[in-house]
Amino acid sequence: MADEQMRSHYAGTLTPDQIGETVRLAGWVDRRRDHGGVIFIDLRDASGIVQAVLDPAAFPEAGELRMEYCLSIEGVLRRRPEGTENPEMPTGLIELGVGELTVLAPSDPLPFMLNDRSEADELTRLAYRYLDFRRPHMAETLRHRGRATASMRAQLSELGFLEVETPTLIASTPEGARDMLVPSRLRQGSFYALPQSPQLFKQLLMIGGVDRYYQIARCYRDEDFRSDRQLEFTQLDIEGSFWTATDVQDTIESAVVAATEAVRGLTVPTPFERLTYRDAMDRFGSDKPDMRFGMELVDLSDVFASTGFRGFAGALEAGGVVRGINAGALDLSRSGLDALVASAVDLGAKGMVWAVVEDDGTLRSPVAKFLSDAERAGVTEALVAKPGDTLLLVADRWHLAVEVLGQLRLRLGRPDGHDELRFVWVVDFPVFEETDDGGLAPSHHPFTQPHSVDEMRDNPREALSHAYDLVLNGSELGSGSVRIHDPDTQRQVFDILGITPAEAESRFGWFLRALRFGTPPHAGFAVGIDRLLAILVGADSIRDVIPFPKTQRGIDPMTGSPSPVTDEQLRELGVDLRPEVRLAIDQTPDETADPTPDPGGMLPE
RNA sequence: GGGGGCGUGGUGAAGUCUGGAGUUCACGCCGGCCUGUCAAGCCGGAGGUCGCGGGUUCAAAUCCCGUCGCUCCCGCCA
Repeated sequence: MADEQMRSHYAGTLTPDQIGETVRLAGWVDRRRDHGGVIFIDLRDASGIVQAVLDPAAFPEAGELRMEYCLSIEGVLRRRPEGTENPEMPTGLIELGVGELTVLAPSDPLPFMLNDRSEADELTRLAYRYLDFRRPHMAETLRHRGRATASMRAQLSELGFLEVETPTLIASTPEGARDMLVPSRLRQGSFYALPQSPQLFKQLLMIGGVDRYYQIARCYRDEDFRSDRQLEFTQLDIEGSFWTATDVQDTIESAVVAATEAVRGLTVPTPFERLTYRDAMDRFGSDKPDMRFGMELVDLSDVFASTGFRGFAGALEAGGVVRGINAGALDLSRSGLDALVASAVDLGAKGMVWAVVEDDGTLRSPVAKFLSDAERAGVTEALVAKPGDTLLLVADRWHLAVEVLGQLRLRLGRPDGHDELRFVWVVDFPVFEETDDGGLAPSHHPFTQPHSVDEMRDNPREALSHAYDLVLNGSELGSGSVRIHDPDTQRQVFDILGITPAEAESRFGWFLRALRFGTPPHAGFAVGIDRLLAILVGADSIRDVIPFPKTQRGIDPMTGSPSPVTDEQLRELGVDLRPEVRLAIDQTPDETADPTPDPGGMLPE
């Protein structure tokens, strides 16, 4: 067998044109149908499935075949007998009359069924991810991902971008997310960090004259998991010199369009819509607005400018706003409406007012009696309310009011699924955002170019930056910015952030030094490939588009990682475990790498 | 760190609210029959600490407490 050709064709590519040809296939038993005098095997390979027909008189061993046995078969391709064609199958007109059968490898009974009709528990699927990949849906997802990244590479290569690899063992710069750390053996007591992004390295490439860089880069953030967050994730990372924000956005659009074509087979229109951060917050109550539906926030501050209703008057006097949404025909009971108010309070609002438009156009609301005729009419008009509509009003500080309504808007109006794709750029983010203790933190990262250095210095809380996010269907796909290329601006940003020159030197000295050697103006972006793919293929979680993801506690149920290491390994690294940690490990029962019991008891004796 | 959902033969589900014999359905597994099926069919069979521990009760998959695992969300994620 070793020197023979193992296969001549792919099963799924066979057509009636090849009837009469002798073909050799290799693949797996997808289904077996043993009729006693004739045995049908659906043979599956990476391309698809074709039916093979075996005569048990010629192949006594055929009765032993079970699902997922790996086979090589040879035979003559023939038309199926009249009346036995299967129109559901791409190869349903033909079948292979088997003349030679070799079992390349038998298979144990399966821990779960590999069809797409029912889905096994995700933990089991992850413990046997290689079997999961044999399911048509997962196989298709892997192909989608491969095609998407290939198309993005092709597009950027076409545009003259150079793929450059940046290191994954770098210095820890404790900013933002928690770093994943790797102890150094050669320099005991020191640690590498895994990159949260290639940010500073790609900027160094610009300083180095690379001009146009991209990389499909693995990034690491040691924070808690979500359905759209893993410890390690993949970004399409780009950077260009002598670039404006628009140049970056055009390039990212072309790459994202290429990926969408590769996966969905459709071309989304460009340029993508653009919203300023301020407009996004004002109209949708979110910096990642879902543009697939309306229910926009409406400013009602003018309507209530001289209101006698204390709840609103107080908020307005304190410099706040009144905002509302028309949630449409919710048809909620009194307790359902009260539950909405409770969820608004959970989101941080001091309260919320609901009003239902009656058939005669009047408002039914707990506060209706406090409102003037003009106010009631003004609300109805501003929210374009018609009978049956439920209106929700929040009066509070601007940020809180719009965010609370933005959350309720999503809860009440967000479509299921992702058939429609609505990309939007959110631009002109503030340079800084307020922290809980009233200080300032970078809104994106501290290397983002402000619109105006003077404005930033004079009014840091209001100053805008050349930072922008790409949003798809309400999910943040990535962010980017024009970078600071001049050391003085960089110094002033650090100054406003309260980072002393000494601190800046110790954390980023190597980078600040580089900025002093004729740094070109440059800009860039990073797209989260996992999130993009999840939406494009309609997955609920990025785990479905990551080949080998981890569970919410950071475990790989197949390999058992992370796992304790030997004392010898720790000694070499100069690392010791804290006594209580060592005690906890010693008391933990030895978990095997495979948490799923072998399907024993069903195996033949 | 906080809140919610789930955990039942190898797999998927029902049973849990309203306690009464490990009951049911489908797939898979084992044995048998069967020459045109394609989720093949028919007959027979095996397979269980109802995640784990404790409590209430004459009696617990079911109610209560705790715990572990998976998951969703908040915090966190420059």
